[in-house]
Amino acid sequence: MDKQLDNRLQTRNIKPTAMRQLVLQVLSEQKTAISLPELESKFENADRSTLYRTLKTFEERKLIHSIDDGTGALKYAVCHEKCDCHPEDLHVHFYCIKCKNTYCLTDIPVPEINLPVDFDLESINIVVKGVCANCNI
Amino acid sequence: MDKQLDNRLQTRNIKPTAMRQLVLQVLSEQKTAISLPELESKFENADRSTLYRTLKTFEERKLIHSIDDGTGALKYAVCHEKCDCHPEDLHVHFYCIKCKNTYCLTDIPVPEINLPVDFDLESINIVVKGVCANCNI
DNA sequence: AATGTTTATGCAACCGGGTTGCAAAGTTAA
DNA sequence: TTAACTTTGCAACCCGGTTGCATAAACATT
Repeated sequence: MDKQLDNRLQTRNIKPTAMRQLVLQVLSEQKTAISLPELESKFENADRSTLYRTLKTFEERKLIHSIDDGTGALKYAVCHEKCDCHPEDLHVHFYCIKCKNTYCLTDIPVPEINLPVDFDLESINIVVKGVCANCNI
Repeated sequence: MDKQLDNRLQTRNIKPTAMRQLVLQVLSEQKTAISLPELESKFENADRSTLYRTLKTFEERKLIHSIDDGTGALKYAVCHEKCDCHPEDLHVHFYCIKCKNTYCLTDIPVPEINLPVDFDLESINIVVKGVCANCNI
């Protein structure tokens, strides 16, 4: 039981059940964002709806964020510690058409976008598609 | 049979069948992007797979482009006349969480994004979520 | 016009991600 | 210990997307 991960659950007001600890652990180990079906396959016998609800809870409490990379399955990745998922907190995502991985480009904040008058901004989803450095040999 | 729409099919090398003319007509009438299920409901008795394949063909030939706005259903909108769907041609999209419409903000080009070294860019999907001017009374 | 070839359409069936209702198990508070 | 609430597991479902296959339509060639 990783004390640090447990803390992250606590500070986000999520009761640290065994299941949730495991899920957070798996999520933390990923270098790229992961989908519900992928998460499912990391466990021998975990129930899909439980994992589903766990992800939803995590997302609601802003422990993780979701990325719609256009593959048909939502991807999830852990937020940075102080993230509130406000526009200033958001970053660009990159989907590699070769290895099919979705990266959080945490160093690249979403650019400012000037909406037409009377349009209110709430969030921005940016997915850049192309070939990642690993596949670009 | 609108001569202009017919021309747009021709110049994109799409044989102007009755079905395709109708679909293009409907698409052209929309002020916001439309999904396959929505398109389906605009016809009394059209086959889903035919509409599906029509959209695919249109998209392939760059007569229309698709937007993944995160609602679970791809949305489609007609491209501007000279569009090649290259990054320079792309614009920002806006999804209104109130009226659930997806707008093409054709006046707002996608901003330039500096990827990490060795990352190759192919396309960019930007969806801004918020409240649109119509809903913002 | 008759033939063969290609293309488009319609139908049915399927797939996969997401989602929900409900009952059982577990946790917490009184 | 009991009652109230939360989490989990199971089953079932929904819906958008997709495909195989047979028919129909369009096109080209003789």
